[in-house]
Amino acid sequence: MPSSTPLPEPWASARQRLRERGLRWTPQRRAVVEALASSDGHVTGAELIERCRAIDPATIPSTVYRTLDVLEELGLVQHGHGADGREEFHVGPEGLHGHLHCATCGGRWEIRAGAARTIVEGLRSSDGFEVDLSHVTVVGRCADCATAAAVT
Amino acid sequence: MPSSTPLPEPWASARQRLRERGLRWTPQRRAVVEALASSDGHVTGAELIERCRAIDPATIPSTVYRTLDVLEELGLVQHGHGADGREEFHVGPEGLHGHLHCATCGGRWEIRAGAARTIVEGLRSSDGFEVDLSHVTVVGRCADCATAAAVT
DNA sequence: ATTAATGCAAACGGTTTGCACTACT
DNA sequence: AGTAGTGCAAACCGTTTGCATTAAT
Repeated sequence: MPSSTPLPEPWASARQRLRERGLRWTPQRRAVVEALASSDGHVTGAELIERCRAIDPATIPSTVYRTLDVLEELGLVQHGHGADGREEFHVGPEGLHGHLHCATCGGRWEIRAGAARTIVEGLRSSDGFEVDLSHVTVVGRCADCATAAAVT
Repeated sequence: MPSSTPLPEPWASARQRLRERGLRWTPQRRAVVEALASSDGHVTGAELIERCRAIDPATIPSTVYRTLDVLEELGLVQHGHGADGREEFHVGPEGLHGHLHCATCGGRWEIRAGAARTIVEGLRSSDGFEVDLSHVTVVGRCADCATAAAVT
């Protein structure tokens, strides 16, 4: 049963990348990779465990975390921290982005390229600080919630 | 023994502010307030417990956290989350600032008003997002570490 | 046959909670 | 006296670790 839905890059090559390093391709790792592939750009560790359990109810947390470590070494994910303080994994090459987190509705969005550039360049020029975008989470109120609050 | 070192505002009025709300001034709360007063603008919960223990070795964590909750209600501190995901408390009126965190040397700085304004206004105009500065922690490399890395 | 990876269970660190007791007012 | 606050201990949650066992190569 060679994959019902072929995974998009970079996940399709995950197996190969692991093998090249003498690492192994296991059903558990496949589950993690599938779960990551179906995520929209960021997941917390706990969320990912959930998703893996949907694929294989017997999923063990430590296996997931260990797999994430490996995938991070391969550059397939990068970890950071969300507004609530939990570990958060950013996926894929486009995973290099910050997040907006609405404290009111809990919604989350990626910081768009334009705004991201403003932040990066602003801090570079004012402090010489080189921002690591994947670790940026900005908390506040989204447009909808801000408007709603203003009306109140 | 009326205070060897009178606390600076807003801490000096903490006792009074508590009383106005029918809350009580206890030795434990005094310790927390003293510890906060001697901090430079931000501390994690765990750090604060440490500092309180320096004042009173018998300090209990839950008391510290409960006191922080109360102080937050009074507006004397606000909590957020640092780069490592731990709770972080920002103190005082000028506590309303974001942080820069250097992943290489571990150094931490406040985001200066100018850069802060850039971030706030950038996200407001691009997404209508109202940033809560006290929750912003930007991770990356400070000027020194960035230069050192470039030389390498 | 090797040895990477898993499952399990226990530990961890920071934070939170329930409850009887203490002490501020 | 009345009730806010404390101390303690146990629980919590996400994450990490040690170790014997399993399974990919």
